[in-house]
Amino acid sequence: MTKQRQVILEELRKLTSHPTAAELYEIVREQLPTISLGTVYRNLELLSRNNIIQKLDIGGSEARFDGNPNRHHHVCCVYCGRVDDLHDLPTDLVRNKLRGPSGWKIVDYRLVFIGLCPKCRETHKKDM
Amino acid sequence: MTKQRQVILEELRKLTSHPTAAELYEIVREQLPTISLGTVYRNLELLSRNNIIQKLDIGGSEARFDGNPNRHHHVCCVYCGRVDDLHDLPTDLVRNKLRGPSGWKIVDYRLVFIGLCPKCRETHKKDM
DNA sequence: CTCATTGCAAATGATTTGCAAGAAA
DNA sequence: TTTCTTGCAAATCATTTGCAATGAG
Repeated sequence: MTKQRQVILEELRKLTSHPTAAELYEIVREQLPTISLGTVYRNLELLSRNNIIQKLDIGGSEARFDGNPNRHHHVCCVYCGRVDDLHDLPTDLVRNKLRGPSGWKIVDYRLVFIGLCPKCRETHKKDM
Repeated sequence: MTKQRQVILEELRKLTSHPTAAELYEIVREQLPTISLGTVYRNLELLSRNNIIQKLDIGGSEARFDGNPNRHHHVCCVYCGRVDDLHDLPTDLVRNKLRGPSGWKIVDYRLVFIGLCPKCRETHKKDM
């Protein structure tokens, strides 16, 4: 457990947003100015492989990271790509309907709500 | 409507799978041996921007394309990344629960089932 | 001391773009 | 002819990797 890994994890856990590797790199850099982006990537990869954090593959070309390793769903903004957590959703909403195409063995599902985050809702008011 | 665009669309529509740009390029190349990968990307982008097809951003580093522009959900294989359509799912399963975090305006949701496709289910039998 | 991890830079893989030639309207 | 589209190659963006130096246990 190096200093860099520690700070990366700490900072990620502080955030309710789900930063990209580059975003987290900028944040961590305030405490460790000489850390490299490669190190951030390597640690995020390692931490998610060990289920200490999770890597999200939601909208956009960059992966996002979630300091909360527990199963939950997300909301994603159509305009800015912001990702937030989705709470208060009955967890077994779909679970008892987990029947996929024949031949497949379904083990889970991911639910992503799509919408406008508060900020973009304001900015794009006139478009609606 | 060029020959290339026509063949790309035709071939994509023939497939029940959801190929990546590179996969579709190989298929189209059988009819148009000199087509370039760039052209395939450009046309897939253009077609999806016009809602003639859809671009899927599901698991994996490559985008996948769906010849069916209508709203529906998908199943994705944990092992090989194969993506199939998800039919027979009550469309309003989640719709009437579309309440996101406060401040957000939710307009839709995407549901992705996660599992093992028939092929990988066979291959990875011993792991389970 | 020994092995894991780092910073750096170069490599990779997917996708995009500039441009001159060619096809469509 | 005027505009759109192509093929090609180079550029870009996110992410990964090789390597010698450094840090952790």
